[in-house]
Amino acid sequence: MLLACAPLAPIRAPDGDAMTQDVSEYRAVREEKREALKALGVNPYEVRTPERTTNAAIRTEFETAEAGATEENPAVLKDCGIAGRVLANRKMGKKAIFLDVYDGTGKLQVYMNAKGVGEQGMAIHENLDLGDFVWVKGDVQRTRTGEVTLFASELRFLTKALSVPPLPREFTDEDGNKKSIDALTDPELRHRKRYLDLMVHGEVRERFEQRSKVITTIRHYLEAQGFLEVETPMMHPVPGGARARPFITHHNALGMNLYLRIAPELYLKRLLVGGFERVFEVNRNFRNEGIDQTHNPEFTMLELYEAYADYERMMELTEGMIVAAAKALRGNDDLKFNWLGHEIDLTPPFRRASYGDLFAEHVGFAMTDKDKVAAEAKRLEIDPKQDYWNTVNEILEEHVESKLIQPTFMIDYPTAICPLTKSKPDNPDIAERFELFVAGMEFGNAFSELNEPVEQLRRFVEQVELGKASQDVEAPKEVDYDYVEALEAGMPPAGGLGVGIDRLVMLLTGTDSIREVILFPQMRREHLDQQDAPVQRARIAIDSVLEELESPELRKIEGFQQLKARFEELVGHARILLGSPDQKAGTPEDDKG
RNA sequence: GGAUCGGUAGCUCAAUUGGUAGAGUAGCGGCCUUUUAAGCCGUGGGUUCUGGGUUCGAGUCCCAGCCGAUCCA
Repeated sequence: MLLACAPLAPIRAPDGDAMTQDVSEYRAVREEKREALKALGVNPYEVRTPERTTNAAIRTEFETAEAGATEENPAVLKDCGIAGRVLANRKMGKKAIFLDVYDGTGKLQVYMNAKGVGEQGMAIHENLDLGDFVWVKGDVQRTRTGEVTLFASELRFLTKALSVPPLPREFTDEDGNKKSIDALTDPELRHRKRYLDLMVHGEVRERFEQRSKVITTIRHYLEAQGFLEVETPMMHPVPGGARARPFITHHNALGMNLYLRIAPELYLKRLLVGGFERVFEVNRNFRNEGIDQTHNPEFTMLELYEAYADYERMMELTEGMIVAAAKALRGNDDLKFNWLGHEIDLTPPFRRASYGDLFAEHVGFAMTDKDKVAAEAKRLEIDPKQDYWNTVNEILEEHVESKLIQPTFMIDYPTAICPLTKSKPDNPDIAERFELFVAGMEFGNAFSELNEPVEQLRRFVEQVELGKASQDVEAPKEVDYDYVEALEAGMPPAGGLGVGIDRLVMLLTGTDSIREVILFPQMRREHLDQQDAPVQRARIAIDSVLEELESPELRKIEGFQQLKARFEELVGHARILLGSPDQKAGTPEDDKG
């Protein structure tokens, strides 16, 4: 169960029936203050903010003014206006008040007394809580204790916060030591209520600023080389370009299922056919897989394609981009990063080692040794229906990937597991593909792109057949004929590259969980009625199947009407068992406006 | 998917073999005219994640469920 971090009652659903809890004392106090502000003629949710300067600008300007100041004539900045969130409120006696006001650029202390802000200002302060937003005007000087401070001549209220910000608490332990306790440590709360996490943890804000910097740097790096940024569909009629389970959705007007993309690859390559020679896209892919420290169902991927290039060029580009991002983030040329207990050295060139050599080195026999591969497959309980090269690949994933700590390009894959890759000119069994591994994790994937339509079609069909035989859930179910048709129009020789941005940000920021570099990582929804959760899930499952039955494609299948009738009968029974024979399945949460 | 750990006041955490649920901090009230954790006095605050069970008695033990965290395949 999720405990409300901020001390307010759960937000009431519009229909209001689900929640019966009392509004907490904390919230009630703040609501009273909100009403008191209105009585003073103050709008607790002001529309306009008067003219303001950022706290950082004030600090810089003041320090400049100080450079020319003397003891007799100390520096003063006249009539500065600032706006921000109040995160500290120290009352010294009845009349002297210190506020810490934070804006996006940091903190500025404000000193306030009745002489400065008048009775109205003091009355506003009476109704001020931590977390509220204010606008303050006054002269900036240093206090006796040396802190740059705005001495308020006017206080205006901007926004009331009804919940308490989870600020760190200070206390003194038994030994008299002063300690600070972080009031927001629970990862679940930090991720679900990221706004609070950002509000009170400067280092979290900084990490997401760094993430933005990494992406911006890569974008500029590619643009400088003539790459064009494009956007291709996120909803695909046929999922392709990677080996993964897709999310399925349904388009009502088209009457067809669509798949959230697992990779943009096949669309980006259509652009090469169209004549763009260097394209890239940085955006989300969706894969219907488990969630753990390095996997989120939606993740950000950079994919780029360059005409007349090959995988050698892709390796250089990969190194160049990663180094550029690292330097931009660090602000210097130090390319050593501590991550997951390893010291990673990003100095190029990265190691290049062939798939076959790495297999032999770490597994202990050649990947072509069929007897030993079979024995190892049996030991690892790999699906015996899996074909030979997929089996080899599973063995490699088991033994090799985790050993590749320093950046390593694993190159020259068996052609059989690379349906989109061109073979080496002198060896049809080896494909010009590489994957980049760092700290045992896949960071990138690239090839010399296959552009022969007939061969592409043959491999697509083969993949679908192999998938059917092994019942591999990740195998493609359908051939993308539209893509093959695009290749028939002629695609120039090209190199293509994909880089996982989330993991790159993890490496560069020294973060050990992907959830810490994604603002809103995917989490299980909270259930209002825990006991009812399995029933709710069953209802949702039933409804989603019923919706699929409405698909016109299904209706064309012979015998479908009988199947549907039988299913609806079963649904009727199920609904009675679930205790909701008439109403449409759904959860209380679904009823929110 | 499996294993382990966790969920107690707004927050961070205690609570002996099963025996009146506490502390700090935050909140509220009072005193104090330049602080850097301000200080002092007083005071309210609990469905111990949920539902069952065992027991004279359950935060604690048992069963089931919910939500996480970590590790493993």
